Amino acid sequence: MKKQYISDAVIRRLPRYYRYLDELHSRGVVRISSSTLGRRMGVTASQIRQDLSCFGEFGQQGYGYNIIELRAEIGRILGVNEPRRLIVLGAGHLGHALLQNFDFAQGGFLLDTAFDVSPALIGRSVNGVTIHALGDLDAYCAVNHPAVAVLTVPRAAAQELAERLVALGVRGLWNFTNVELSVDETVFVENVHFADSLLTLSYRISKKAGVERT
Amino acid sequence: MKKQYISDAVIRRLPRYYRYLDELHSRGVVRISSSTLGRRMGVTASQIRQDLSCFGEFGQQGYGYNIIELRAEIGRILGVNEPRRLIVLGAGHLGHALLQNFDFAQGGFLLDTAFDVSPALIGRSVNGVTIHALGDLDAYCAVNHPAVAVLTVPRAAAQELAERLVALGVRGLWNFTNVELSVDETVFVENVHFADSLLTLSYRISKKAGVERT
DNA sequence: TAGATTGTTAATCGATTAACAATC
DNA sequence: TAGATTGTTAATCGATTAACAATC
Repeated sequence: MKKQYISDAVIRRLPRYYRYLDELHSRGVVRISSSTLGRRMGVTASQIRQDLSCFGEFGQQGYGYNIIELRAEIGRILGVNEPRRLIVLGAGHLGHALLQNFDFAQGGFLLDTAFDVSPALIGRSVNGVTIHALGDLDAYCAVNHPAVAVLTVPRAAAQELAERLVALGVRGLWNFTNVELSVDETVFVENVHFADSLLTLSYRISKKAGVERT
Repeated sequence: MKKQYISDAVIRRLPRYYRYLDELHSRGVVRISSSTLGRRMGVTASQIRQDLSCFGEFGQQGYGYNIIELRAEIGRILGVNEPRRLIVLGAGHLGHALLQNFDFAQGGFLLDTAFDVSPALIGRSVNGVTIHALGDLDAYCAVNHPAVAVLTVPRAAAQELAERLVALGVRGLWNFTNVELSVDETVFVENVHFADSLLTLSYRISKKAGVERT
């Protein structure tokens, strides 16, 4: 255990380790060394040991890591054991798809309420989640104090709604709108920019003059 | 213009510049200096100039950059001017949401066909895109040679379908399944791992002992 | 015990930032 | 012209990799 400051690069690798350990576990693997794990995941053993060392000592010399234990530790680091409430803003196509497909509970998030402005959606229930009128947002937050809000609203509504949510005490925004949100810096914004993602793919497949490196 | 090899970090910033320049343009701004752009976007002027210098010289000393021109250049670098065909695999909730909401044409992608296995969906049309039976995939590819395939299928189907698409000549996979695909290294995979993204947010908002740095 | 593998320190590599001559 | 700002080289910073003593 050594660092105070954990870099973004390290944090973004943790969920991948977490996912991969889960897969190994479900295949019945009990223990693994950093070198074997690294070979399978396409990273160096050094990087895995270095990453983990930011948070503690989870292995054993001569043995490696117990998969169940390590996975649990990473889960704990990521905070999946701390129940936090989450709300979804915007139950259109994308919001609806998330409500249907995405397992929020697996990340430790409690979700029972979404919000929308459309009268056609208000009052309906999707996968156990009730859609409320956006006007009920303040009252809901006053009682339930959601930690995270998912933004799947039209871009025009995003910034204003983000500010409102921050004022209501939300600590993180999972932003699916194609907008650069500017909010108080104590609030964390995680962007899922589909367009940016697809454009990087566009760049890679486009036939440039001097392409190198696969 | 200097480099041969363009780092991933640079490539991932390009769409953001592209997007921001678009916004400035729509606000009527005609020119901008790297220092002003950097201040607004929260990056250094050096980084912007360094990034752009990988691809050419787009500015003018004493003036800065013409926004329309620079945006067009970045678009060209990203390949948005090269029409490429794209197909969507899986027209469930998420696939459907993308078909409805996402503007594939803006990235230069031609989309007219999606594929699914569900008889309830086959034959239907969503936002001008016709849903075909997965059995028609080979015939379609033989004729239309899609460059990119969007994977919005259940995780169990992902790997096998990816391999099939690669064999059919697809050059890039936009992967929304929560699976680490292993395909031929000449094919580019761009992952959109919702779960990983939410877990990083989970980490940041969780109350750790010694939190620092905002 | 001997072999294996960790956690950590040191070395290397790459990416970001700073500085500045060139020039519009 | 004088002021501003680029493109690029050099300096710095941070992240990744290598090495190895500690030890299970």
